[in-house]
Amino acid sequence: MGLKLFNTMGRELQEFSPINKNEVTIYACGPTVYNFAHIGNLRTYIFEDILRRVLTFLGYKVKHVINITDVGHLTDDGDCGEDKMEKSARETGKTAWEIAEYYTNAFFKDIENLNIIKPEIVSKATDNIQEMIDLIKKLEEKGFTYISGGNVYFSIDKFPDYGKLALLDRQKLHAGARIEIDSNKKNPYDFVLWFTKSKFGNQTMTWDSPWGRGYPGWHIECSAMSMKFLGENFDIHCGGIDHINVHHTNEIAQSEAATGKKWVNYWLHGEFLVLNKSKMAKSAGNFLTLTDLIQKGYDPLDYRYFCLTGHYRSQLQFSWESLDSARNARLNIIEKVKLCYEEAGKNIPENNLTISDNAKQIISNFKDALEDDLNCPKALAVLWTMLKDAKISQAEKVFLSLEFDKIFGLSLLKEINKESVKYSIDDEVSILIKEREEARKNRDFKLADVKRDKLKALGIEVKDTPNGTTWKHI
RNA sequence: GGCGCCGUACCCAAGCGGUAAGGGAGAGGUCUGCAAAACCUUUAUGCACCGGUUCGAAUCCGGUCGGCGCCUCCA
Repeated sequence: MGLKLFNTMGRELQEFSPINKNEVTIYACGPTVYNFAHIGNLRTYIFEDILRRVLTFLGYKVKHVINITDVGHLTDDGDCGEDKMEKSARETGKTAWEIAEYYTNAFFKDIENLNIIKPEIVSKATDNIQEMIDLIKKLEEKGFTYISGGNVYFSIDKFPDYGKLALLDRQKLHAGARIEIDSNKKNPYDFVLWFTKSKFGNQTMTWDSPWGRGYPGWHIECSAMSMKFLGENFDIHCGGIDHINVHHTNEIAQSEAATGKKWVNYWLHGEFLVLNKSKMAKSAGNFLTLTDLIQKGYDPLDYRYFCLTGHYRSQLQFSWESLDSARNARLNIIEKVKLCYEEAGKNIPENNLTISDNAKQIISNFKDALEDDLNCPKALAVLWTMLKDAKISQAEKVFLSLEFDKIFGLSLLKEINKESVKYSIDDEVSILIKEREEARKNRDFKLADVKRDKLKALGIEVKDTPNGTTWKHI
């Protein structure tokens, strides 16, 4: 049936058709590395990971670019704030460069923990300053800019289509309803391309430019970097839903003003993770990081599974109860698949040519779900139904699960191959287990239960399965 | 003030005009010394509420109530 994606530009489900038949180009807005990513941020990266996995599953080659914002992103509204990096540096006594490096590494660690495939290109804003300057020069030559109060501004009134993505009707916007209006601006919605003046002094990350020593505005970096790596017209641009109104709207204005042509074909936006009835936000202080989850004993993949249970365009309610249910579900899948794997003698089909028609039909259902605007909850339902389907052999169940895991990214193959740890003779635990087995053999169940309780006190849970006694840490 | 989205069982959540997917939690059963696992059964005549359109509505239209987001920090 073909992949259908909801394009924010036009607000409709559209048949996906890439510019180049064989390679899909994606640009996704990356983190601003002044703090840890919170799990709401991470939800968006998981959604983008699913997107690229689905494209790969459907046979496309993917070129996925993500930026690291390490300069130019201000703390406050209206281009009057302080650079987030500089603020964090000032508060911690470190340099902005140290802050950037620290949180960039933390971000990579999160990505790895969540089994997110690392984009083909990860590029720092500070490595692309010249490209940004060149782009601003181009805009200047074409008459889209003006200089005021030391800063270079983009004049949105020169760009007739401004606000098309966000459906902004500028007449009805309340400029300054919430923020301080920058009096240097001709139009309150103009935005800064290059700063040389900030009311916060001591900016340490600065570069020479035709307009004086300074630093780039936030929006220009995404335009410059995406075009550098993907060309002046590419397939998909992703980001959080909160970027529609300002960031992406401004990116479009800059990019299309500079090239005079259409820039991005499909705009995909991930919805928010909601905590305590409001969106998770660093500025509001109500946020959790992956590390918080790990410290509470969750596996990062529990969170990944949790994200899969909701559609990327719907708000998802976070609660510990929901996360528990995701964890249990994930562990159940592993258990089920592992059991099938063992019963099938670890022999699974090599490819989908050798599987039954029933299994082929299930793959088709799975594909249909994902082609329907990346409907992961539906795809998960296909997995669950398949695992309970008596018409599918154990070996095929393993094969299909692993096939589906190419999208879900739950590391199933690794999980089912985890051997139960063999105990050695001199181990306290192993002695107790042996004694318990001995007691059971002698039908002295009272003694057996005493041993079981002792093991439990040591953090070991034993289970008697048809294949013998197994144990695990609890 | 403007714009957008949402309200489905105890919890999470699909569904987008044809008679309520899936998971978690709970309950009952088979099996097992007991647990556990596995398997089976079970939990919304109902989708915020009120009208309307239709042979047929959770799905479309209008209204009401409640919630969320955006309107230059935000994924």
